[in-house]
Amino acid sequence: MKRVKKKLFSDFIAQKGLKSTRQRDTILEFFLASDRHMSIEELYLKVRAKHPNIGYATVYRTLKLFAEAGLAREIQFGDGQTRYEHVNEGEHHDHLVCTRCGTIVEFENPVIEKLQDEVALSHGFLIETHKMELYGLCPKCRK
Amino acid sequence: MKRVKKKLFSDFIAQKGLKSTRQRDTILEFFLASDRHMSIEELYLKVRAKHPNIGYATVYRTLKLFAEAGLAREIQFGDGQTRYEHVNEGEHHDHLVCTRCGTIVEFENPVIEKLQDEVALSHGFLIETHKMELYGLCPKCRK
DNA sequence: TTGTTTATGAAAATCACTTTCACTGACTGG
DNA sequence: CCAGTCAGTGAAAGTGATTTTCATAAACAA
Repeated sequence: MKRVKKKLFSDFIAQKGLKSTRQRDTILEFFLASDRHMSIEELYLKVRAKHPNIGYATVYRTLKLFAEAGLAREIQFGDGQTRYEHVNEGEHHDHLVCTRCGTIVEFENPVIEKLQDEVALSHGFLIETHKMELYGLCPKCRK
Repeated sequence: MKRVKKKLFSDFIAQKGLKSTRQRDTILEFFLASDRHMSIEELYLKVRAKHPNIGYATVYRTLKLFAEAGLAREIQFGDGQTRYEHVNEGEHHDHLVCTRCGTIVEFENPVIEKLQDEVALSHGFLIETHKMELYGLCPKCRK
């Protein structure tokens, strides 16, 4: 899986006429090894722990690049932090977010997706993407 | 409808021991007369056109108050602007957002809501709220 | 290896709020 | 009705999270 993503990124870099740099490789490494929902800050801190010379701006710019390359996606959970999640070929999922502890659980539901398409169509919209988040208490926090 | 909302707000004000001011009345007036999805900036500009002496901070604080009073709700469409929409008694709806022109259409779908609850339950979550936005092209922009 | 062009890091600038603070203006008790 | 009290207001300063700038460094082509 990591191999595939790395290939995807180096192809993107090449095809765009960009340069392959040590920093980008490092950041990709850390991104691939990370949780599925990292804020820029979180990834930056992880990277900096091993590579104190890599700056925040570079992490920020590189994450944007990952999104452009199609191996990451920006998400907002309304807490004022932009997060990036991993994108896997043809996969889409939504989120359950615990309002107390911040735990994020992913889920997929084809039936809902289908209904979404129907709703959109009935309003004449052609859907490109969607976002669905359910906020509440996770099992632990319910106690 | 406006009468009801105004009553709601004045009751809230009274019950909280807050004060009724000319500014709050003015801002409520403009909010009630507005589109259903206004950013603070947009409402501020509309208000300022008629009342140049009302400041941004007051609009900002008053909108928060409307949310607390239950007649407005904060929404985020990921464009970095906080918007406020009107809240009507017992109503919940989701949004279709045009990625080209920004048009926002509201919709309700009880079947999806039910499925959301089921999904949440199957993960042990107790849902408080949810957010669902479908992004794509509106009928006009499809042409 | 050099030249050209993109990338990087540190710092400054933005953006969209949020808070502060000195001054106003609502309401309350007389 | 009138002063005192305390919440409300506006302008400006402060915040937090990016986002951009700019001088320097590092790729990669020739």
